[in-house]
Amino acid sequence: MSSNSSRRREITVADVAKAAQVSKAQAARALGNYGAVSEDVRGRVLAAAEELSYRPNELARSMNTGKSNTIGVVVGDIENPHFGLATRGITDTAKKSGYNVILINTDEEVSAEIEAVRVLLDKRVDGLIVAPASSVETEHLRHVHESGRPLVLLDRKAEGLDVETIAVSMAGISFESTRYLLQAGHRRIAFISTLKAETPYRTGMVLDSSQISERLEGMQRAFAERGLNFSEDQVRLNAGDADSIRAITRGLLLAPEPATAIVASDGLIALSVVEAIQELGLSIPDDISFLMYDDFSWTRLTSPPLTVIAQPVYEMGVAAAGALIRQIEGRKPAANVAGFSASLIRRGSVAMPRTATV
Amino acid sequence: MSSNSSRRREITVADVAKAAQVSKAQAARALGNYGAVSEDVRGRVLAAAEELSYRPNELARSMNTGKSNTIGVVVGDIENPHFGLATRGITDTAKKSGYNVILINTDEEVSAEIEAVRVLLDKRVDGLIVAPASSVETEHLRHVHESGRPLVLLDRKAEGLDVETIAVSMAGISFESTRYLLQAGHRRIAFISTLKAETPYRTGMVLDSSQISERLEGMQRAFAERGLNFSEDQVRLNAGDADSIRAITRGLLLAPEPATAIVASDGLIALSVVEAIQELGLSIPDDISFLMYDDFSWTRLTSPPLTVIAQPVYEMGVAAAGALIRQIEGRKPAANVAGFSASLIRRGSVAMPRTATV
DNA sequence: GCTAGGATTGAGACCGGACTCACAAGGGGT
DNA sequence: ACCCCTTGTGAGTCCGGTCTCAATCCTAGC
Repeated sequence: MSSNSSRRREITVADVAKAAQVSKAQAARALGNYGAVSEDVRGRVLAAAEELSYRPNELARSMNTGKSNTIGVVVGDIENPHFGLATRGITDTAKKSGYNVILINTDEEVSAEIEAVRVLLDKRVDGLIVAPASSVETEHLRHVHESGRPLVLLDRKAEGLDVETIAVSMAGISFESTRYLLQAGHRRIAFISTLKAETPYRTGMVLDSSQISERLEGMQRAFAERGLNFSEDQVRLNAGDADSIRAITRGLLLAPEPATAIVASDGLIALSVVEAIQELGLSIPDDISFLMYDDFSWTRLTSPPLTVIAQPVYEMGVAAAGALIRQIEGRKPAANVAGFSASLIRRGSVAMPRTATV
Repeated sequence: MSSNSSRRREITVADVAKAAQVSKAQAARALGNYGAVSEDVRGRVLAAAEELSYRPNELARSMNTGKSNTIGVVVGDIENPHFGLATRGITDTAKKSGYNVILINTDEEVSAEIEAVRVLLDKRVDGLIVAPASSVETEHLRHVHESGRPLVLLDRKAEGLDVETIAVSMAGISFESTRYLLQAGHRRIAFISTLKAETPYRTGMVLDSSQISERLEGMQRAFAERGLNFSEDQVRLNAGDADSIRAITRGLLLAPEPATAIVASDGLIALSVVEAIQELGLSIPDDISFLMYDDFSWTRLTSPPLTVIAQPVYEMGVAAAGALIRQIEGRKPAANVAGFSASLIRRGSVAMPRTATV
């Protein structure tokens, strides 16, 4: 019977209509479940559809409903567990509301991000979630927003862009954790980030990432609170790949006045930093204290377990998708999203420096 | 000038044509870069398009070219770094050839997988990459294949389905690593897997995952080689979440005759197993030897670093996408894909058991 | 028995591009 | 000067659905 299904041209409403001996319009109504259709016709159409194993062409449907039930997600790197987890939160939420997700990686390149946004817009996604590679170059995002396409930012703010943004406010937690390190007696506290920059860090420098700016601001505030000088040369940017991170770590630890504590800006950096420390034969926390952003499971397995700044990454993904879908469906922007906050989880990787000056 | 762009209805070729004072057909030719168009017309059209900031509607384009330049990827869980990395390989490769990726998570549920495949087919993706939740329930995959849509399987084979499959052959490496454990003197070697099963494992049982079947087969072969009995009760399935993994681990180690070595079937399991071992106050490898599948960076950071079975996950993602795109574009199926193979990386987590019987 | 009004139904427009076809204009060959 | 062929161009169809609109049924109300 149904052996001659598939193969070559796909089955369309017209085929089903013919088989059920009704007009295309009626078949479409029965299949699409709209308009008025008699029981008799509905039955014949559905039977014919079943028999021919008809499947609607979502492309065609999207085309004249103007809805694709697809959202675009643009992140820096899914390989990074931070984004992996956030993406999971997004896809879970999207699926619940009947949306699919097109995922694009940018490798934190603004040019790739611009291209990604363009492609997604061309595909007529219903909305976009973007973790902006830059908080400064945001023309393309402004363009999306102004064109009326729903847009939600994740993780980082975009300068002067009035767009719903799901991110942890970093200044506070950075202040708190720096204060914690200072209290333990640390003075040379290094901060390592992937952020690309042409020149070494200097206070007041405009950074591409609102996250990093806030973190550094928090650190500076903590130093200031104690009347201490924050040394800019302990801030190391451009920690792009494992090799450069290793080099940076070695530089920090083999200097005449070595850092006594290192703060890793994300899980990928942390991995390489800890590895480099081990290679140097140094011990955490006896020789060097260590603190990192993001609480991944493996941080509990090292000896000692690592002190981390935990962010509700999954929940943020959920919130981002929720906010976006709300915008898409034109509902009001959720009463109170109650900003997300990070927390310092003290495990064993921070101790007093050898040359304590408490 | 261009202030009245966007807002409401999108700009179409017709609009551009009108602005450039040419026919829709000519405008389409100029924009689509096909057919014959005079320099004069081309210039006017492109200028008008620029002015109106025209963007083609990919949906419409896909509709009558029959190509969406999109591939569907169906995996068990992106949050699992194994899939995260594979996905990265897929998206990187897809992007290079101009394809986008729609990602769907199944949580290893066959029903979700069936639904995912249906949705992607409805969206008329150009091809599918699926990491099948089950090697047995594969009707939906057979259906995809028979309908002529390009399909590539990742990680796991599908029983009796003649579809290009990118996976590591597990029997060999499992045999090798089990032999390694046996040589070290282990006899009670536990194997923990996420795989769902109604009943406890028994030899010969039909398993849902070709990967796990092969691994167990390899283990049994190694035991047989020495004339030893492989005890089925050391195989623990249903290690779905952290709690059950912890329970399983405790059960294994607190038994009257505790396991002397544990093999974790993936990185997520490994995390919880190691944690449970630490909780019990036991030490690796003095009290219990440990071996795991997948070589993640963090496995080098524990003390001791963990012995792992490394799989070229990223490369497999690249290969899967490459194979799929080759199929889509109707080129021949790549000379020799030379099966991928895993390798045992001996670090420090395997030692002789306390009660060595070498 | 006749008719108003809601339920059904079919024809065809439309979404936004790609592409076919018929035709006009310009150039080269002889 | 005439014919053939190569561009260049516009009208219109098609892809596979959704949706409008007018025509046709059917049945209750009088």
